[in-house]
Amino acid sequence: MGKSQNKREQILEIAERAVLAKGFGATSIEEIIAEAGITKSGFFYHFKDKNELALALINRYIDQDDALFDEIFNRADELSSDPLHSFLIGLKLLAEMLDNLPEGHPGCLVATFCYQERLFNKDVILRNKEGLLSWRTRFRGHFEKIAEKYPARDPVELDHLADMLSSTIEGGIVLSKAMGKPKTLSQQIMLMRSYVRLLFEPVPS
Amino acid sequence: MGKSQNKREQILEIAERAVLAKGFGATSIEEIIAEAGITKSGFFYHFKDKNELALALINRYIDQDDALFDEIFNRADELSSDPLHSFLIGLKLLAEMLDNLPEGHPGCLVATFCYQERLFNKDVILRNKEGLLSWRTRFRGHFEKIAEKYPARDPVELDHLADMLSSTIEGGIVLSKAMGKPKTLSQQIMLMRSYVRLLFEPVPS
DNA sequence: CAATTACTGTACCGCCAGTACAGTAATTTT
DNA sequence: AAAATTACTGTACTGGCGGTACAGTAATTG
Repeated sequence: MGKSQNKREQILEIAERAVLAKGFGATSIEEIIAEAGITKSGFFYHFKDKNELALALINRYIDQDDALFDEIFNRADELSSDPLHSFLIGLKLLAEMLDNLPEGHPGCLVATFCYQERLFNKDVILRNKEGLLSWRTRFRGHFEKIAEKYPARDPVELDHLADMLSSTIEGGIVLSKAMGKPKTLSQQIMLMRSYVRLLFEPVPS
Repeated sequence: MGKSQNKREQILEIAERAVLAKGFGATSIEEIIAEAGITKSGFFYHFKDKNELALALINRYIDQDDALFDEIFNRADELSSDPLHSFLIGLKLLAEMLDNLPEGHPGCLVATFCYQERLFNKDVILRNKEGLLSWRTRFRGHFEKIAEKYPARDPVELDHLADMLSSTIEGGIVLSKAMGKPKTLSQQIMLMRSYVRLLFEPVPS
C-alpha cells in the first residue's frame, strides 16, 4: 500500500464526529479533508460520493454497536445464568459504561440519519432499518428466555419490549444532548430496568 | 398590511417539513421560497438570517406541543379525578391521537436540533433545552400527585420519571421513522403506561 | 519489472447562503 | 390628504461547497 492505509478510517472518525454535531448535509467534505490532512482527490479515492461515505459511516456504527452489545451481555451471562438476572445485570453494565463516558454519549447515527432521510439513497436507509431490526432480534431473544421462565405481570408484545431498549437509548441520547446532562441516558436505562423487574421478577411472598 | 400576512407562517410550515426530512443545514432557503412562491428578499424581510428562522421554528414547535399536551391532559382530567387514572387516560389518549396521524408523527424539532447543535446560536440551543425542561415540570406535576396518593413500588426519582415520557416520545419517533412503522411510537407510549401502572397501581388484593 | 494502492495537483461547473440596496403597492396612522 | 409603515419584488454580487475530470506519482506487492 501507498502510505497510511488508515486514512480511510480517519476520514470515517472525523466525519462521524462532524455529522453528529452538525448533521450530514451541513458537514462539508472540505472540512473533513482539512482535518484529515488529505486532498479532495484523496477523499474521492476512498468514497465515490457523499452517499458512499454515509453508507460506510452507518455500517461502521452498527458494527461497533453490535460488538459492544455482544461484550456487555456476554459478560452479564457470565455473572448469572438466570435469563432475567443476567439481562438486569446487562442493563446495569450498560448504564455504568455510558455513565463513564466523560463527555457523554456522542450521539447515534441511526437517529441523525432518520431525521435526514431525504439526503440518502435506499442502501443507507435500508442499513439504518436493518440495524434497528437486528437489535430488536437480539433483545427479543433475551425477553423470550425471560418470559419462558417468569410470567409477565402485564400482557406485552415481546417485539415492543425489545424495541423499548432501542427506544430508551435513542430517547435518552436526545435528552442528554439537548439538556447537556450526560447522566440522563443512564437514568433512563435504569428506569427501563425497573420496568423489566416489576414486569417479570416474582414478588417475594 | 401589504398582502397575505400569513406568508411568514407559510414559510415556517414549509421549513419545518423540509428540516424534519433533510436536516437544517441541508434545507436551502431557495427551496423554501420556491415552494412558498416568494422571493429571497421576501424571506429575509421576515428573518434576518437562517438562525432566526431556526429560533422561530423551535418556538412555534414548542408552543404547539404545549398546547397539545394541555388539551390531552385537561381532557383526561375531565374523565377522572384520580391523579393516577387521569394520567393513564392521558397516555392512552396521546397514543390514540398519534396512531390516528395517517403518515405517522412528522418528527420532533427538538431531536433534530440537538443532533445539529453546531449550526445554531445560543438562543436556539437554550430554547430547545427550555422546551424539554418545561415538559419535565409538567409531567413531574402529574407524578407528584400520583406518588402522594399511591406509594411507588420501586424507589424512582420523579424527575427521571417525568423525563421518561419525553424520552419515550423521542425514542419512539426515531424508531417509527427509521423503521417506517408509524405504530411503533404509540406502542412505546403504551409500554410506558404499563410501567406507570405496575409502579403505582395497588394490587387488587 | 509490472501492476496495484493510495494518494497529490490542477482546473473547472453550477448551486446556494448571505449581503446590499433600490423600488413599490397596499394599508394604517396622523 | 399626506406620511409612515408593512410586506414584499427585483437586481446584482461574493464566496464557499459538492462534484467531476483527469493526469501524475511514490511506495508496496506479486
